[in-house]
Amino acid sequence: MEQVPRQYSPINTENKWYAHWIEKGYFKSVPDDRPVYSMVIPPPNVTGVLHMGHMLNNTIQDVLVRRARMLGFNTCWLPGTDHASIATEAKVVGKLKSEGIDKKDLNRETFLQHAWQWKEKHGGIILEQLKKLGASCDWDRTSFTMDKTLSDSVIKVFIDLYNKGLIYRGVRMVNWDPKALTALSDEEVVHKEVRSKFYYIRYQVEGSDEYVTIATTRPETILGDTAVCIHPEDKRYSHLIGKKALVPLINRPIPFIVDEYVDREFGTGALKVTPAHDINDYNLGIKHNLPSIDIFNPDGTLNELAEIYIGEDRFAVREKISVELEQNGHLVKVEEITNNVGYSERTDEVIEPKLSLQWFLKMEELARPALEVVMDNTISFHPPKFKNIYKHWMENVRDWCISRQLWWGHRIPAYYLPDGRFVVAESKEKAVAIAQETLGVYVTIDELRQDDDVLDTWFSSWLWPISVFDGINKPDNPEIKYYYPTNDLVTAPEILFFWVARMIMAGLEFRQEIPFRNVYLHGIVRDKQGRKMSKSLGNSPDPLLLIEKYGADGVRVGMLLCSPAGNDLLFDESLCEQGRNFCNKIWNAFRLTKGWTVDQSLAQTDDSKTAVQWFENNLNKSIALLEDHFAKFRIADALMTVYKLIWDDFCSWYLEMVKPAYQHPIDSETLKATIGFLNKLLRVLHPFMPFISEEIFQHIRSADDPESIVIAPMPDADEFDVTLDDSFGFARQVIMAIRNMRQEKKLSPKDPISLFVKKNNKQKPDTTFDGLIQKLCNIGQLEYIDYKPEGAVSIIVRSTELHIPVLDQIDTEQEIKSLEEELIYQEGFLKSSEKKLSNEKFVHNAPEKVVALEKKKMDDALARIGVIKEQLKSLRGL
RNA sequence: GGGCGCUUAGCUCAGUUGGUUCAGAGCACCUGCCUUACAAGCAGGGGGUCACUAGUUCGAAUCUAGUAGCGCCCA
Repeated sequence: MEQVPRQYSPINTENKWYAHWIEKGYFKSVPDDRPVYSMVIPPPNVTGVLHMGHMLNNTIQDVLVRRARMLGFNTCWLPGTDHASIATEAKVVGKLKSEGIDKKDLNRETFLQHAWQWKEKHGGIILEQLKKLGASCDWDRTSFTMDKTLSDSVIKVFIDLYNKGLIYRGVRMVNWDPKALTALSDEEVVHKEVRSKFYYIRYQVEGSDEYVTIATTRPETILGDTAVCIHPEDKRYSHLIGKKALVPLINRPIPFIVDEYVDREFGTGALKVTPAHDINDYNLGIKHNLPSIDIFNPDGTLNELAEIYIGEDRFAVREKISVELEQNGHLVKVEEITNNVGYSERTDEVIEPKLSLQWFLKMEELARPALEVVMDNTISFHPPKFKNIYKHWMENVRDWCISRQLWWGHRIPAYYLPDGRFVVAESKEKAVAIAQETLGVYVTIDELRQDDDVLDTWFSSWLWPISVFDGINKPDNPEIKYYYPTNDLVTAPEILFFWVARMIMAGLEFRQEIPFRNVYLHGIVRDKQGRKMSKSLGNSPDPLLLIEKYGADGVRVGMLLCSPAGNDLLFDESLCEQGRNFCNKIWNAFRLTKGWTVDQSLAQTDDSKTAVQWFENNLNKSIALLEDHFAKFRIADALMTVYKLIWDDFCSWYLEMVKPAYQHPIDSETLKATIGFLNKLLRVLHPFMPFISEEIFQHIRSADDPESIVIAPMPDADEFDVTLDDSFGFARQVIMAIRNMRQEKKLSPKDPISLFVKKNNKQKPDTTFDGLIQKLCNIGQLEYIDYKPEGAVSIIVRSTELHIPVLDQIDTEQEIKSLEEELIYQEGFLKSSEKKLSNEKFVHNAPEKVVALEKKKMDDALARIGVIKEQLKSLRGL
């Protein structure tokens, strides 16, 4: 006993068992005859380090995977990272800068060498961190989106879609990130509400002294104006039709155009039109055949077309131009307004809408079937409320801008001929051949120039569930056939469109099959005050420090306890503390059983036998409940079921029932049953708390058990006896009532008491738990009687009277008062019950079962009222 | 501006097809206990007009409509 410490210490245990599991290869999967359970990790950014969101995401996955493994599935949880074009390139550029190297001075090849070096050195730290959490991934399958097979898949898919006519190149208004110097997809733009200034600027009407005032939040863009637009029915401006306005400062004449697009109420009702720098203006420009004047360089500074402020940053120009406009009498006024501004998801730079030549993927055809499989529940979303959001997006989907002006990533396999035309091919060699075949042009390899851009990272992640099993390059290989479609996907709703929707499209397009059957969407981890955890706020705990402090098991419990599906979770470190305390509780239950000595000659008492039967029964009930929770992806509820099963049912009730008196031995039968229960409990616990369950399992496992709990079968739910359960339910009420009475009467638990039980309503005593009631309440004498004893405290449980003789004066007044209160409640209850039953409509319309129950409720109430009245009578008669 | 969702105990949340004594759980709180497994613990206890209003129904936390507040997605 001395060897087992009073407190569980996770640190050594966790490293020891993780190493053991890896050594034994328990997480490895190879296709075989068993049913399969597969899942792919949402690949974290290769530059990333573990944050609380990953902790939650991977804990949930690990729970599902470990459970599936114990249920006998051939389980494959495939880990990996994605190459994160923008983020990684930014990191590498930053690193080079600190070494005095400018990216501009490097060629593509040299830069990529640096990038790969960086990736080898710093990439994938996060995967190592996941091991601390206990993640049971098949590490031999670790994938990276720029691995050879995955890269080949991306290129192959690009060519395929191009040949199907789904990929095209075109000039469009795109979201330009002037910091990362690349286009972004619509999904990568975050709209934020900000306080802005609304500048009222007057333009002179050409050839007159008249002025027209427009309003804008972006005065610098007037330099790119090519029209002023007014509403056709706006009488204030109708005389201007056919005239021109002069752009202030540069005096460029621009026409007045007329369009119903203008909101007469907003601003001044006259709208400046800058087709190169606003999506709505762009559309107006096309409609009215306006020229586009792009006044910005890619980095957000002004170019020669702006005529003034050339080379200066857009925000600096905004300040300066407002001053200059004022000096020249063009600035009428400035108002404060709140408007929405787009920011780059990655760099947080203000997005510049910009016309540019980019590659696009047509989405309409891909989206239709991908919407269908979700709406008809071929793929289930948990919770289902996300179906609506998904539907809305899919029905309004726009073409996907897939090119990025970066080097780190999959380079677009388009090759330009000297004449400007291009062909799409896997390699330059093939491109030469295709150029000859399809265009009839003879070019040499050296004359071809490959497109400089790379593909959006999501253009590789959307293939992830397929490409990791090499299902694009080798569509019939045994791995893809065995593991695809995967079972469950666990991710955050934030990337429902970025990733989940596109994986569904890719799965249907390239394998004619969904990529997964269930999508479990968990919330965002926030701090206690509901703020998103972020580095800048400094409100995110370091997950590895948390693990050090509370143990991986404790942190896992902490995460899961606050994670009902779909809700954001307000993380509080005290939840990890609760997890750690739970570990300690289990540990001490184990210590207790380990400390028992066996007396082989000792026969099992009837009480112990009852306790064993009851717990067995209760265990079956809980396992069934657990299965139900898992079937509905209610992981937090599942954990709570196990928590209560162990803490309340096993520790507080069962162990107290069978516990021998201090330094007394236990009989072998009861010990065997108890260890058997502990064994089963550890198994149901294992998916949630892998480390402590393994540690204790190793101490108690028998010769028939597997070598590790990781591969031990999950216990099944056996038959459940409702009568026994109900019988305990009554005993439990009795026990709690007596304990309550003891506390109220300030009776020490050490002093034995007597209990006289009077059954009423012609009920027969159920003595199943009597011995245990005596044990748990320290009752010397228990007797059934049919009279009301003198000098006893009385308690009513259901319609049974419990009388306990006490030495103290009984406070008659107090007794009467509480009985009267109880009587009022019961009579009120009876009244409502009677009312229901006398209502013919109720009796006719309600199901028989409900009516019968109501009848029983009424009878019970009547019985109780009778008992209470009897007691009151005798108390008052004293 | 368009769409979706939420509001239940001090906090975080369950509550299935309207029907058990249905108003629940965990934490927090209060009271008493260092009772030889565990004070990271044990035993007991209090606490809610189910946001509001109206309706449907024999019956509403649950269904319908409106109101207020909050959140998310999209533009």
